[in-house]
Amino acid sequence: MTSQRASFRTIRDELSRRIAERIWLPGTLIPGEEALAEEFGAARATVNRALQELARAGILERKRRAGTRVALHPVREARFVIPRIRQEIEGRGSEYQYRLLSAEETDAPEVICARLSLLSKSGMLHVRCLHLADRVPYQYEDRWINLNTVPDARRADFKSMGPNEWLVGHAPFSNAEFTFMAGAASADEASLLQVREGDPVFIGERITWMKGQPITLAHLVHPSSHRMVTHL
Amino acid sequence: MTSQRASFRTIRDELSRRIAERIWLPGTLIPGEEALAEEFGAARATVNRALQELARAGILERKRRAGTRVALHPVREARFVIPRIRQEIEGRGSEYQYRLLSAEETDAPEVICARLSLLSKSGMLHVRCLHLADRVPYQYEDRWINLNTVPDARRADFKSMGPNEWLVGHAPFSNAEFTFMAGAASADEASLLQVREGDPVFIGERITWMKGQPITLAHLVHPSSHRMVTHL
DNA sequence: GACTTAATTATGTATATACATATGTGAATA
DNA sequence: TATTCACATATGTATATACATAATTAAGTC
Repeated sequence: MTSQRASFRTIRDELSRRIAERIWLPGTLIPGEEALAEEFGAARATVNRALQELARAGILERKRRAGTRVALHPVREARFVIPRIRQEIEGRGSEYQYRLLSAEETDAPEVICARLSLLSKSGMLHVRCLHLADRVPYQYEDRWINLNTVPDARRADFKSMGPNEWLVGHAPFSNAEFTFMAGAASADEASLLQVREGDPVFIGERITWMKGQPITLAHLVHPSSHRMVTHL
Repeated sequence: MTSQRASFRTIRDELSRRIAERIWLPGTLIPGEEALAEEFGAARATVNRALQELARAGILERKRRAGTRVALHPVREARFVIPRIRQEIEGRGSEYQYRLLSAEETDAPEVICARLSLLSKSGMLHVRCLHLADRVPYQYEDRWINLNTVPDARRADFKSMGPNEWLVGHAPFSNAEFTFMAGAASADEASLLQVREGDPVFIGERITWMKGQPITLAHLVHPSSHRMVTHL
């Protein structure tokens, strides 16, 4: 009998503890909301909130009429912040520099169209640029922007501001896909990132949509010293 | 005046729409809970729930007395499922195979101790194994397990079951750190993963703790064809 | 027995109300 | 002017109550 003062936090943490310490094993049907409410001396709504949070975190599974049980295969998931390059670099205490390499309206190659499920290959803006931390190459960005969705990008000035920074302010997205992989530096990438051709690089690829319409595809290449870290 | 039936979902989605469509620009102070409650014909508690969800998603910032405003720098974050190798491979429709390479109780090298903030280098179990998808090498795992925290691991049989699978069932963790990076395959890794030495590899590193006590450090190496994908 | 229907039950959501808490604002004070 | 303090106010949380909804169980029907 816990005689804590009622709070969805204390309840959540206590239940969480019972699961972590295997007092309630995976698969166990735990007491109903009413029962827990009585145990903790709280209202059912308060217990409900605690349980919903744990369910959302994936450590409980709830079903009407069937009750709440400890997740058998806790689909643990971790979060990572979607990096915005300037903040990422400045957050590490480095000075951020930016260099535009090229920006031209041109037809997109087949691969890019396929990746974005585009029917027409025209009306695409191809931007290449380099992001540096304390004057050292940090990320090479190769980006395609769909001018049919974001026509304003034609008039954007990418000389002083990176395309991501511009897009954040002008074209919000509703959906995104992130891919991370390892690759070997091409000759171009190698010279820009000051590594040797064939050296391993860390690649992030990002596609964003607004209501089903593809906005942009970004190919982001880091030297292999780069680390993506996240906590749970 | 929206004449929807009250529901925290409809309210949440409508507010979300107003922000996505830039009716409320970043930084805008949006109406208070009372006002929104009246607009939607709902109770304040219902509006509160909608607002809290949006705040949690990072698109609103709320402060007592100061009100709620559209986040200026929406700290968007994406989630990725913490992969469990067997499920990951079987989920792709491939057959999973497992091969234990070595398992021995030995002193941990300096690097490992430092990474885990360990004072004593003794009482560590070093396990090396290979995970395959359809008989093709998929991931090489090099893991250190802290026997001081998980003494049962001494009696675990890693011949038929991977250490991660065993740990999931025997040693829950409260905290974890994930690192992703690119690297070049060492001679060992290359021969095990059937790539050439120096070829790029995708590396995941995972450290887990239970209440501050380090449990395990896993070094997970994939051939460069590997992709880590996540959606938002 | 197979199928349909109704009752039961645990969770899901909405609401009014009350009080807690953080934090701007402005008044009172030094 | 600067500092302190009390007050106002928007959000945060808890509660009782009511009803909705999904899913299981039991009862009824052919």
